[in-house]
Amino acid sequence: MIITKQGRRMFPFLSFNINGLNPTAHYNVFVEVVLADPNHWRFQGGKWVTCGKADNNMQGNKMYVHPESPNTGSHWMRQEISFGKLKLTNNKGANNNNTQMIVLQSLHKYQPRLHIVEVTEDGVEDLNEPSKTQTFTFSETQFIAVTAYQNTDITQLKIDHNPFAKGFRDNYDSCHQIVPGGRYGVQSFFSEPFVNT
Amino acid sequence: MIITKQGRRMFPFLSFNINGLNPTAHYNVFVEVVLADPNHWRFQGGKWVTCGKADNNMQGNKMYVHPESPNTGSHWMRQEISFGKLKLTNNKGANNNNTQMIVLQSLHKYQPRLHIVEVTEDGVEDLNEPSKTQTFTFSETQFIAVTAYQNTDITQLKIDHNPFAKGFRDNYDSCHQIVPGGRYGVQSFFSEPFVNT
DNA sequence: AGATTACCACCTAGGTGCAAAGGT
DNA sequence: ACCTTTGCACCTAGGTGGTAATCT
Repeated sequence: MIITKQGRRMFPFLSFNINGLNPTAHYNVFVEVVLADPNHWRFQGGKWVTCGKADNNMQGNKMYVHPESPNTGSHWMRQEISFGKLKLTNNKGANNNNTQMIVLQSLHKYQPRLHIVEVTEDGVEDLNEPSKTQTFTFSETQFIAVTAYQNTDITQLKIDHNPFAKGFRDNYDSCHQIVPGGRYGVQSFFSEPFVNT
Repeated sequence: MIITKQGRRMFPFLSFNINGLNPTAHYNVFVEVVLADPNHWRFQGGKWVTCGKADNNMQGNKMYVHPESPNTGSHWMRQEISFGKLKLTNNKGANNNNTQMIVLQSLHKYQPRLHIVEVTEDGVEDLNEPSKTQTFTFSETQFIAVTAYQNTDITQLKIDHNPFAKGFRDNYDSCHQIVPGGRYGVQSFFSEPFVNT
């Protein structure tokens, strides 16, 4: 995924189907992005190879709360939950301007995680009930953050499927696929086909 | 103001400065649009004249809750509260599609009102405390709803100040003014100069 | 006849990858 | 050398009033 100073949307974006919640209970739903491994990566000879250790003490926001939070279980289960406006940045000074962006470091591999937290009716987490938090991880959504594309296959994937990149297409192929996964009553989708990194 | 089937934004849009709230209490802030008088209006001989009685039993949503609701007093007082995305429609069947539009009837005169309702922490109104609702009315924000412009002065005002109508301008004049009013610690603004109807 | 609708050219607003320029 | 930033042409998405067709 591309990261920029001003923030860049993830594409394909994360999308989830949720069920098994209490329809009348309230939940916050958010995505967190954590380091997927302890390595620094580089693209060499047409492949991603590890290259030293990751900077693990990077500071910066790693959470993106779904804009419909807080909401009822019924709401979250009604239809697929998409994170199409989630933005990634390498600007540690971001998030001063009210916009909630996830701060990452280039050439590191990341793992998005979905968190579903039951909250009280006022949208506040009950700290006495840690069991009310559920976290879901789908390894097929891992990616390496970059400031410029390295792997031309990834570039072509974006051009082929991101509507905002239509200007770079040779032949437009309207085929859409989804990459399903899931357990615990949650299904994960990328909005478009995606091969990690 | 123009009303359409799909919904049309108000322009100039309503904007308010609020103070005197409890910074830590929670409030819903919303605009309601009510009939300003009991008349049906028509534009004749370059002037608006009354023409029969208003349809007072019109059904349809008249509320637009500010998208940042519910929120704290501190939040509402921090900066001007704008209703730039509020949409007006004549389609009674609207609001089935999740979008919250205000349903009006053409050739009737309307009065927007600002409501500030203190709510419990979970965003629910306390029905045992009716005194926790405050309503503010500013007569300078009255307007007549139309499906096509009648008064060319109004048309020119929109063209001159609405950025989306720039294509119809002869000379662009970047002058901006505000129409202040207010009492009870609330100030009302139109985003642009505006003369009723 | 007068009011409403549908369609249009023309804008604002902002999301793309690219290529050149700038950093380290 | 390699990574990052900037400016750009090209898109999507959607808000304007004008105009002609349509409705009542």
